[in-house]
Amino acid sequence: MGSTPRSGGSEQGRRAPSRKRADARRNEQALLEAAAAAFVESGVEAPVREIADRAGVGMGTIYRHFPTRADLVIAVYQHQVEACAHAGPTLMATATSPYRALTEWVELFVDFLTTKHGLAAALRSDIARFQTLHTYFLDRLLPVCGELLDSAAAAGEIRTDITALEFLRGIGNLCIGGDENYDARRLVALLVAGLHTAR
Amino acid sequence: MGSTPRSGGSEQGRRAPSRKRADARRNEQALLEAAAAAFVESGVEAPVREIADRAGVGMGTIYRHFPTRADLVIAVYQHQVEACAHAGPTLMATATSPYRALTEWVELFVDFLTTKHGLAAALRSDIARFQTLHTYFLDRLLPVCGELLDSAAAAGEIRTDITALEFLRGIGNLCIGGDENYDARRLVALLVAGLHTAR
Amino acid sequence: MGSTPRSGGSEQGRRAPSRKRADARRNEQALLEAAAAAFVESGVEAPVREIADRAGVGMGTIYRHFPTRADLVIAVYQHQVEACAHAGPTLMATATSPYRALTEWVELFVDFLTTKHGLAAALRSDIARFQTLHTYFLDRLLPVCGELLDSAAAAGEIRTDITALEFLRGIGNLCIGGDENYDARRLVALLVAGLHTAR
Amino acid sequence: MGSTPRSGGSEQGRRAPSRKRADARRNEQALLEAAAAAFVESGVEAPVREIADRAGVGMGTIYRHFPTRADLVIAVYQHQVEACAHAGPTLMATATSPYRALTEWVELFVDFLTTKHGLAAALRSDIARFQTLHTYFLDRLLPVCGELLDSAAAAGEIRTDITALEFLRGIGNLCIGGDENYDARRLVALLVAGLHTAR
DNA sequence: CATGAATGAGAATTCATTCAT
DNA sequence: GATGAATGAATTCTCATTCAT
Repeated sequence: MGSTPRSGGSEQGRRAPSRKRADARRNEQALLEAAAAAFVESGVEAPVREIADRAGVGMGTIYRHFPTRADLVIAVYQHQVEACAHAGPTLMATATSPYRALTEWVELFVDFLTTKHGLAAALRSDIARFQTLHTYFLDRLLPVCGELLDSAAAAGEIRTDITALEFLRGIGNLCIGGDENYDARRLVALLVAGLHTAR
Repeated sequence: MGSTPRSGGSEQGRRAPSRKRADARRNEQALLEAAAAAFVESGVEAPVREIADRAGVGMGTIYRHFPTRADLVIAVYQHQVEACAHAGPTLMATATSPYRALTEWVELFVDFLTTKHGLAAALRSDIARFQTLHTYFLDRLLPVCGELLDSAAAAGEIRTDITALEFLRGIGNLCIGGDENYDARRLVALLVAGLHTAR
Repeated sequence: MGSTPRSGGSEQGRRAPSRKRADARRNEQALLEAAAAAFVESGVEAPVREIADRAGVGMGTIYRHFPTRADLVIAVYQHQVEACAHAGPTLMATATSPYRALTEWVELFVDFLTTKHGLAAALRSDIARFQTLHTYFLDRLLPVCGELLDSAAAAGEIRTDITALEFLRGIGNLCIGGDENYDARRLVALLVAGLHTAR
Repeated sequence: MGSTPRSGGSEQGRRAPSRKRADARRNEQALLEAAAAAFVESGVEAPVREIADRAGVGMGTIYRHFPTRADLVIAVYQHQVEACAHAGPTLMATATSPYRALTEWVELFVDFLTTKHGLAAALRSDIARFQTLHTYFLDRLLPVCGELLDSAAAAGEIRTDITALEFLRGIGNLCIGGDENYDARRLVALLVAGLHTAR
């Protein structure tokens, strides 16, 4: 979270090519956070003005940085997807078993989705509008999830009749909604348990 | 239920109490079909005009038959929910085991949801507008599902740490979306498998 | 009220030119009463369906009897205006003074208006739609009111600088609205008092 | 009031805090004038689009400036109500008698109402929607009118059996409508004359 | 570059009026 | 003649998007 993989904090130090660039980046960051919050509360179709107000900028600024809504949505989730993607290899290296690594990664993913679940709505949107988001999402997470599944499968710990894509989408769907009567974690745990091979 | 005012199916035989009713009934049927289709494509918030156009009627006709959107949504799903509710006891009586009955009922339910999955969207809508639908839905299916779960639990075939409500909602969520890369049946099967007690 | 000046109840007895005529007249009467009531509650623009429902007839029946709304409005008030018109000469003949006759007639008129005050709204409506009503209204009441004013003026009891038309409209306006904080009678009384010549 | 955020009238002199405000203010003014005109012709329920068209702006602009219809109605009449309220004390100080002050204030009030008489319609509207308007109106004028009446009453010049509220409403009603055959001024004068105690 | 005022298309809802039965 | 189902125009309100400042 907040990990910007490529630059290590030297931004303040350099003579920006243009002073404006720093402001713009600050605005962009504020917008991403505002949009993330708005998406949680109102879904990915949250009114532009609401996002602008949360970010403390004008609506025009949103359009400058993110010409289409898809651009904004992608930017918002890219960040979190990135964090999730990075967690995969780490868990595979540290967990006591492939299945355990899978379980823990899924928990991370669910934690992410349940707090930012506008994502689920965005992902299942069949509109071309969100195709880019969908694509990016899968580009980053599918390989990670695939490796976790493959490892566990190779260890004979899980069934092999499900694809990583289907698995991810199932988890995503289970994370939609949620209140005192619905705990996505519990249901996803059931799903993962169902994957476990009987001994 | 509610639309056959006075008699039990002998309508074709008698001199219709009012000829007009025939037209109205035809329209109502057309509306239900149009709405079902619209819900699948656009969700339960599909524009009134779209539904009216699909049904080939004016918008006012929708309001005459279904004063609120909840009325329409309920009417659309009522038949299928009813069928599902009736299937529970039947399966419990005929299946080879409680767990098997549960499995088969869930399959029926999933078949229903995957074709009319706008339902899922409606059910997770937190808007007061759909409270009635939600209530009806639970009134009919929760007891049935609860009994199936109880029977299987009593037979020691499934875990007992999940409520019927949560289970139903989980299934509902898994049924959202679906294409060549996503088979809700497979995922729900996984969920049910996860419920199965290890031997 | 209810006075049908020209026929004295012999309707039941005669072989109606057509049986339907009796039904139709009954419907018309029901409609007039229903409309009067509806106008009181919702004004002269009360929904057609409301009036039809109150009268226990279909909407089409209204249109048959009163092709335009103006026709209905006129018919409704004609009745009461008639009663008011008749009261003028009577009061002039029986009251103890012309001014007293005027006062009492105004009280009758106000009683009428305050209960059926949709009339005021109709009368001040500048639309051509209600021109006919306006005309009829004045045709019947203006002469009566004029005579009452003339008599009182001739007796030197009132000022002469106001026309009957203006006076009537003033009364009509004062009768618009009315609740615990507004008693049209009291205000009209003030108006009439203002008309009284100081001795 | 409320639209001059920070300073007391020195705006012309300073570098405008925001140039945009000028346009907005111009639009607001245009809207007030358009609404006033529309109210006179069609009453305070004049269609939003009509007002927008008259003002030469989009409908959204109305909602930006005046979120509810009550806001618009109040804004339209506020200025005139304010002027009327201020006139009360002035007249009491300068008129030759309390009754004379009352008479002159009423004339002012009537002048106002007869030009903007949509107000009367608004005030007698029992809809909750106009509660705010009603409240504002009474907050400003009732005390003024009350003092005028009290002074005249204290001087023994008028009757005491009428409340300021009833009196105001009566005047308001008399100001509804008006053409060559109806002069509200004359009728209100009659009302005020009726209030005068006989000597 | 940023702002936020303005625009106007889109959706819901109500009701007068028509017309098939 | 009577009925009431159906129609669709009228109206309100919301927001994405543009653009003047």
